[in-house]
Amino acid sequence: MGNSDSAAQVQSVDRAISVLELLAQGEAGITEIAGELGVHKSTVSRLVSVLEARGLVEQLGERGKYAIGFGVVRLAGAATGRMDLTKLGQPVCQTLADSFGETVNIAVHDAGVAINITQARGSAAVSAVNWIGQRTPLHATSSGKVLLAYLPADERARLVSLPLDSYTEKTVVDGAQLLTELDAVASQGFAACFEELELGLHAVAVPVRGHRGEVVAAMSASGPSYRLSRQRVEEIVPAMSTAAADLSAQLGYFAG
Amino acid sequence: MGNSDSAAQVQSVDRAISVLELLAQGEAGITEIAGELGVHKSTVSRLVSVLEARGLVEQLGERGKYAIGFGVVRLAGAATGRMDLTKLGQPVCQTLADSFGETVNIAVHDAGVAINITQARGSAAVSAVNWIGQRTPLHATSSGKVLLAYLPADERARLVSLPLDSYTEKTVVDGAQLLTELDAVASQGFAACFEELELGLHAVAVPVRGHRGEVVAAMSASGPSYRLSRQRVEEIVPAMSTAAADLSAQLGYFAG
DNA sequence: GACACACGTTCCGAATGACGCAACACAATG
DNA sequence: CATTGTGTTGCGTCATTCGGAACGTGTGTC
Repeated sequence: MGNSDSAAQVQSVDRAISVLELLAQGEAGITEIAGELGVHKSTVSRLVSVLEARGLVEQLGERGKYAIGFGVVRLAGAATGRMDLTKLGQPVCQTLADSFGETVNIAVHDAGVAINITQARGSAAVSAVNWIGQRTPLHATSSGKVLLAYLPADERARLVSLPLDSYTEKTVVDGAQLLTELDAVASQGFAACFEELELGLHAVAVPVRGHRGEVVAAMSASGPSYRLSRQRVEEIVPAMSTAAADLSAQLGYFAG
Repeated sequence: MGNSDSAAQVQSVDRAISVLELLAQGEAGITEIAGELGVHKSTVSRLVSVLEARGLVEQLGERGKYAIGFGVVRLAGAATGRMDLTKLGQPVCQTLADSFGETVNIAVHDAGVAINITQARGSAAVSAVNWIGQRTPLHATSSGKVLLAYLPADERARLVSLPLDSYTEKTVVDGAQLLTELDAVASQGFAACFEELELGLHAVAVPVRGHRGEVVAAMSASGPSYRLSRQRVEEIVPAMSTAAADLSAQLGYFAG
């Protein structure tokens, strides 16, 4: 889908987008837009009316001159936020993956699950699974625990009070126990996960902060239990915390 | 227009915008969007198809999951570019206007004319005219001359070669004479205009630079000839140049 | 393997929503 | 005042959009 050169499937939406693109090049009036697009000015008037009602188009000082509105900037925030994190995070993850030999991911919180948005594989990675875009349970992954730990208390309590699925016999599904663990995560600055999601899988994660200091993502390293032992986890945490702090700084976070 | 609570004038466009707003909160699949909007999934599929074909929506790693695309960021650039200059420039203009007692504007170049995007009035301002959004001729205004002076030579020559309108008997309409004056503007760093647009109106402008050092706007002070004499113009240029340099720095320009 | 389920895509006919036309309202100019 | 230019609104028509259903694909279970 999205590869069609043929007529747009919804012509009026296609036209509205053409209006936006025209206005992105500079403000214009209804008659001018109509001339550029080759449609009637009453059609343009209606299209612009909807776009303006929803904030995607606005009039500047001169009446009858329309320009791109702030509503577009708000929509764009979703893409730029993702791009910054993905684009800046990828080399950081790769450096760590090359250093540890394990897989390093960045995950964000969305609607009660963790979503992996970046992945870098180390040379020793035995798993071919691509985690990008995959949703994983917050309570049973190291990334998820980091994301949970730094949520506002009421939101955290709400998510933890939902029924928690068990993936292995080591999965923590007791809410009170999990909350206690999350308090420890918040104070020690990392979360570890030993075979809670999958037998033989160990992982550790640290927080990544946005420019306002809020935790926007978790960066995790994962590998098989025989390689990523509990002791090794403790050993790699400082390097991960440093890398995450670097990434946070790149995202605009100044701890000073 | 744009104040209607009633049914949207173009329902399909309104629906497409609702899709974008939903995706701005986080990625989603077709069935999920359909459920949220209360429309059939084939309708959503078609809307998303158009949005994707035009780059406003894209699929991340997981097939069937849609998110806001980079095309929205491109559209937003038109609004953010305008906002930075306007938002940061407004207090700078107001400070100058309070200091001089005259009206201070910022204008940008668009399609052969100067457009005022910011205005601050001083206490002595006698004119109630709101210049925001107004288009003024490049060759007959101080702002316009600054904008012309710093254009690439071929673009400047092209604009100057067009027929130049005369607004008063002092308006310079001879291309060669204007080019000579523009060379002087570029070397002295400001442009003055004495009754070329309107009898009794004097103005002086200085350049504002964007982060790459290019001149992106002109900041001007204007007032009646009896108050803004030629001598006073020379006196206020240093303060204006300093303020414009401040604004340029805020826009990311480092002269070093 | 078969089957069930879930998802996104595509075809189809019905109808309604979007279209262009024309009139209207408003502003600017001479 | 008349003229010109712009954006808005009402109207009838029909082309576009809609929802239903079938289809293709992927996943999970037995």
